Amino acid sequence: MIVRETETPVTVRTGDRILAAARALLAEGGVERCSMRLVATRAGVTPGAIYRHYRDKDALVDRVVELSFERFEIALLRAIAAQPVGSFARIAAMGDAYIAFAEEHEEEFKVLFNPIVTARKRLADLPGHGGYPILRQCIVEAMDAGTIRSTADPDLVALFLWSRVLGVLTLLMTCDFEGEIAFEGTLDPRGLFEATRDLVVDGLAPR
Amino acid sequence: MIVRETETPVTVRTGDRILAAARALLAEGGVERCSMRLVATRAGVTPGAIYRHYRDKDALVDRVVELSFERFEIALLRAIAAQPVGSFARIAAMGDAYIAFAEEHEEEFKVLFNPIVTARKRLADLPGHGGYPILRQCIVEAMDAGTIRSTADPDLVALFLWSRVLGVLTLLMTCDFEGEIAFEGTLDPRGLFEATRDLVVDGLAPR
DNA sequence: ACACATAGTAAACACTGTTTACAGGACAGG
DNA sequence: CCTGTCCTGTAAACAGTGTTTACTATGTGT
Repeated sequence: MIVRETETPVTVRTGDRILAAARALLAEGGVERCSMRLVATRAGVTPGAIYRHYRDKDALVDRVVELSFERFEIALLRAIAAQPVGSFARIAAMGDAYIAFAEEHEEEFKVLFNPIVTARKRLADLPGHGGYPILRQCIVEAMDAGTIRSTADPDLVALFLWSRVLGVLTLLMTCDFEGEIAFEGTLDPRGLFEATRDLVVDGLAPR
Repeated sequence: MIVRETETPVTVRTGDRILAAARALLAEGGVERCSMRLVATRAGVTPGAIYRHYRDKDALVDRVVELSFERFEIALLRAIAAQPVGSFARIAAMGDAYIAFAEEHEEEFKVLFNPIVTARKRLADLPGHGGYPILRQCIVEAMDAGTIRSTADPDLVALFLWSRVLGVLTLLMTCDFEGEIAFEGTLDPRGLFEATRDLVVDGLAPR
């Protein structure tokens, strides 16, 4: 059994070129325009060569998504860094960063949280656990500071907030409320997210 | 110009047979197993015949989705009928019905709110406007009854609640929190939805 | 220099949605 | 009756997809 110690640089480059091509094509025209032949052509290679570096298309797309999550975690950390620990602004900043990320990398985001295209992924397998620990910690800090009520389970609050952002994005990506709603202001994810923030803080019940 | 008055019954039947086949295949194996050739075979017809009744695959799937929405509206009306007007239970029942519908018709639901597979659809074009008017009316009634605070825009509350249910479903369909969260009880959409209901009612702020 | 594992290629395979040319039947009018 | 038109369904092809196979260089280790 012979084991090669030195990886030839040209190989590393092609593997990365394929990944870069896939990332670019995905961002440009979505997953439907991201065919193996197009990826191969852009990477300056034939389709078959891709399979020397990735098991199949799913594995390639998964790798692209993984890279997105890494950059997402960085964006998340940047967003909360500017806000004081324990403040609600810190939690709100995470939501804003989430929406900003989804809008900047729209096609990748569509793939990320798509029950058809992507298989159900374990959060623990994602880089940075999908940013969940950061969110959870901010919530615990806010509870300790008395910013939000500490009677609830922090995990429940985290899932509640996460599902809320995801829901706003999914709803507005799939449904057009034109002519259905008389809502002043633009009905984009950020607008709806900010406009409903008070409801989250104060609740639906009359005070 | 000759105009045919009587539609031959066999034609009507094939059109419906195609639709029924598509509906069944979609429910069984999702959109990826719902190929035109399979639909044709199950309907006892050749693939080309489908195009006499539907412009393309999107039109066929859209019709299936439309049928789903019709049954969804019925389920929605049934759910609220048992609850008193103006009560919060009436609003909660809608959320439960939403989740029940998503779980019973999982594959159809995945297609319905999928930004990649389905094109962005105008709510006004859907049968029953996607059930939105019903939700909105329940919220207005609850505001009048003093069940929920009436300082907010009912449309905002409606979108808030809708996005919340959709978010819970999307999040749990795409992410597996196994080993990440120490949450007693099963982490399914219904469980998470009910467990976080108090947060929606009372808000995150300490009382 | 020989052996061998690897990287990439060209071509095929099995599938997809869709279009085309064509055949059979049903109905209207002469 | 026959003729002509319209409609419905068929068979076959077209262009595209992801993937596999057989093969050829290439470069490395012994």
